[in-house]
Amino acid sequence: MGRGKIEIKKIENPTNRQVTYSKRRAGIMKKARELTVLCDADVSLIMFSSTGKFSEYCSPSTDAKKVFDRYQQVSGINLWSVQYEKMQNTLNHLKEINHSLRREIRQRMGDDLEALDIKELRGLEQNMDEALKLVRNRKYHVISTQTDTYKKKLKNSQETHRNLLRELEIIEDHPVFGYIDDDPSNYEGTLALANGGSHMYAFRVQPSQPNLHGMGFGSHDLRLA
Amino acid sequence: MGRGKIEIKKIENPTNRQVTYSKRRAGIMKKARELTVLCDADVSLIMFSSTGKFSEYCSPSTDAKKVFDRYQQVSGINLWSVQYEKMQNTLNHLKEINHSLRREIRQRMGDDLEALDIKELRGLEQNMDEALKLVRNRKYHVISTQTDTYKKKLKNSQETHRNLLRELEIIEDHPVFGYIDDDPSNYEGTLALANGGSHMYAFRVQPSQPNLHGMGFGSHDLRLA
DNA sequence: AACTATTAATAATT
DNA sequence: TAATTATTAATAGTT
Repeated sequence: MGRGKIEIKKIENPTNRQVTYSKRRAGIMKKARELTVLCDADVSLIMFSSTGKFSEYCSPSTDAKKVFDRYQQVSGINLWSVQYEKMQNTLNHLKEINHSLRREIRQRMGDDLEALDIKELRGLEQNMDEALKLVRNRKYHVISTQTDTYKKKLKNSQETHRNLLRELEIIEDHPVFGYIDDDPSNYEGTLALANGGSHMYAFRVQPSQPNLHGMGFGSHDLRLA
Repeated sequence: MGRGKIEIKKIENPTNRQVTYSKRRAGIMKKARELTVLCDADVSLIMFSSTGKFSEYCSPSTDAKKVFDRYQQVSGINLWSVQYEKMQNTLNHLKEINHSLRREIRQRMGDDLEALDIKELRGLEQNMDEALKLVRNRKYHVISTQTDTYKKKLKNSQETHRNLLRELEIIEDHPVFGYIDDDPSNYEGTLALANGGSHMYAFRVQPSQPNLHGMGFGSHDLRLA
């Protein structure tokens, strides 16, 4: 359809090629538009020229994304399957790990023990026993550190107080206060509070309950995410 | 281009519409192919007829996915960012949960206790103490159940044995075996094994070690996934 | 970018 | 449903 028939093969002259591209692009777009209107079809036409110039036609009733989604469904070609499947696998893997981590925590809380055989129970018991010792040691360490700090602060404050008194004596030439608490025996008091004060926390275990389900020391929801 | 000019508007007669769709679809596909070859262009043409029938043309040098990827880059329209970001968020969320679950387990193994304050330490200690009791109870329960089962089996076997002996007596008219172990005192033996035999498991805690790091009763790698 | 001779596409018909 | 054909539409080469 022109002044002469042409062979369908690449136009080597770049200028000619570009001109033909422009003309035929307009033509095919018109065809696409007509097809859409005449036949009530959904059409997506995407073109890149040899120079990389991008052109697009899409039926007004839809958009490129919708066409692509539909394309995936119909063609069975999953356009982003590689990425998607990778993520899906990672996700499922994480969920599984999560699941067994939660199970381990539940078991370490005395729940879900039915699934364990005698070997595993013995292992768990011993591990928890040793761990409990470590936690106790750490607690005592923290308490004694706190106590030391407190004692130092107290000493400091007493020093300051004494100095103030001395200043007063110098200025007013007579003492005002006679009593100073110099007894550093606060370790026992703090310790008693540490052992006896646990009724104030939400994770307190009620002795009447058969297990610790849902009463973790931490705040994780132990259902599967 | 036909026996008469037609107006570009929807063809109401479904048969006619379908016929026209088929003809024009072939035409536009030919155009697309020609554009590809003549002008060295990349073309993607996707069509859905009004009845939902799917047709596609794509330049042989590329494929639909590549065209769509390029389309995204050029058009700035992000086709799957929504789903992708959602998954990414879910993934990160799961990773976080995982991380804190692992931390909790480490703490329940006596490790990573530095981050806990005195309140939390007290809570953890109490919780572990109660949980340990539950694990012990469960262990004793399993052991006694096993012992009961064993006793029953033994009794059964003795019964069978006695019957066999009686049969022998009847057949040969003289006794062969005189000794039968009738002492069902195996509970203690099993228990001793349960408490003393833990050196045979990999998770055995060495007293010389300062903590239980990496020696979980379970087999989870506690590094972040 | 506009023109036009010519080919290609296709609407109506068979 | 598929082939034919009269007619219009597209466009290659030209200006």
